[in-house]
Amino acid sequence: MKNDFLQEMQERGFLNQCTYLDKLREICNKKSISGYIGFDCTASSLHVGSLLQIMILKLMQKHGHQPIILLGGGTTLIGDPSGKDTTRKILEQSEIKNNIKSIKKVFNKILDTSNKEISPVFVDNADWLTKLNYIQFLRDTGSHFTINKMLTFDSVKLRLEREQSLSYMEFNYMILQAYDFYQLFKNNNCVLQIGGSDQWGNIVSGVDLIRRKLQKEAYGLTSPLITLASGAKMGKTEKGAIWLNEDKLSSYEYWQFWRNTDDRDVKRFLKFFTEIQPNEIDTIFDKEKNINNLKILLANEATKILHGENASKKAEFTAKKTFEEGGIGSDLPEIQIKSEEIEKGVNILDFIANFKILSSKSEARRVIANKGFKINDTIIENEKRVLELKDFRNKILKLSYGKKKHYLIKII
RNA sequence: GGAGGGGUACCAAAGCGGUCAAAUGGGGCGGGCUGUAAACCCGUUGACUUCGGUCUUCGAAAGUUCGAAUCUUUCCCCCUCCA
Repeated sequence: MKNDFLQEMQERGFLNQCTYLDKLREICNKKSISGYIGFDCTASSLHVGSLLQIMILKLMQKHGHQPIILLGGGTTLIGDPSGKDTTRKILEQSEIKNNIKSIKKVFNKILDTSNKEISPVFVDNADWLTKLNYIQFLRDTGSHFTINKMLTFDSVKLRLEREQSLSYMEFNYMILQAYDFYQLFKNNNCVLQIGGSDQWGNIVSGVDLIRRKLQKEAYGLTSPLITLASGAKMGKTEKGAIWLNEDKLSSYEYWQFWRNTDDRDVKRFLKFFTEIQPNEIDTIFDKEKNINNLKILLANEATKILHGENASKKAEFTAKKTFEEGGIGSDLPEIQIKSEEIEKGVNILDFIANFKILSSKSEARRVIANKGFKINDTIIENEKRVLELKDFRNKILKLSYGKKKHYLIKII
């Protein structure tokens, strides 16, 4: 039963552009296909900016297709100029290797790994790209590309128009990505490449290359670039990206991210980032008039997909305790401190800086002056405030920074 | 290779010998309002401080000067035009 994968793509708003949509639909409905998405390995974790792509892979599985995850160990050595104003920093090979290892974890959490037919396949393009022979490659592959055409791609055009330099190295990126697709088509029988809308040019180049070299048809598809209602790009609030790896962002904080979604984004995000059926989402929207309940639903469902049902429940419970009852939830970030320390008396500025709640004492001073810190819901008026034993109840103290960030300070 | 323009804090952009830790805008952060939303309003936005100050920052290095983001020299990088 290969029910309509592309149909649901469309209903969820995942579909931006597609080559030969009808033909692809026909194939998808006839048999199980393999499709790939490439991910960049510049950091040790992906962030929510990549989540939409992962959800697409998950959707493929739902409809019986097999996702291939290309971790761009090779292309990360070069750096994709698409959507970038400036050349990004170039990483060392060892660093990239570590990143790949770390990033993989998230896919194994989100995607279905139990069913052999559709369980995700990981590939690393360093395996073939780093072995290429330059002259051979120019003859076999480079000859299929014209500079004339390459100059018309947005990734290149924009850089040139903005008078920002584009190195020859980066200029080659699209050729390498096209070559990746060709490799996967040939060796993994992968007929589809998916990517963000900024990848369109690179994807089409791959489709072209496959046609030229093999006289076979491959397909490309892009998802829309998600911008928030506020106009910002998804995935990075200025202070810290929303990481998917739990060691970089706890499940509770992840839940909070979704809970704080802009009203105007809630419906789209339910379709993007939860597994609730699209028509059901419409129904829920008609019924539930309290937008905050919908945000909770979004947070629960999204957190469940990444961190599991338990983590999601725990986060919801903590949020309820903390925000609705003004109490303390167990899932709040916890900071442990020795009782000897407290007996000596710990200056609040030192504490804030030492435990990295803020990056410097000056900043802590400023926030305290602006009434931004509270101990057990009482504003800290003086920066000379000292943490003492009597501040703790049952060895626990609640330190609040702003209205939303709360920490449990625990005596051990 | 030749001629010209430029590199300032998270970003954009002023400053062009002292009054400059550096105008202004955006962004960030905190507060108020509210719904853990948006909009709006207020404050804040290098570090350390015994709150008197002290230290480090305007591409890099060296120099002139009582004193430099501002002047000089060398170097690095970017852009435009010409070849």
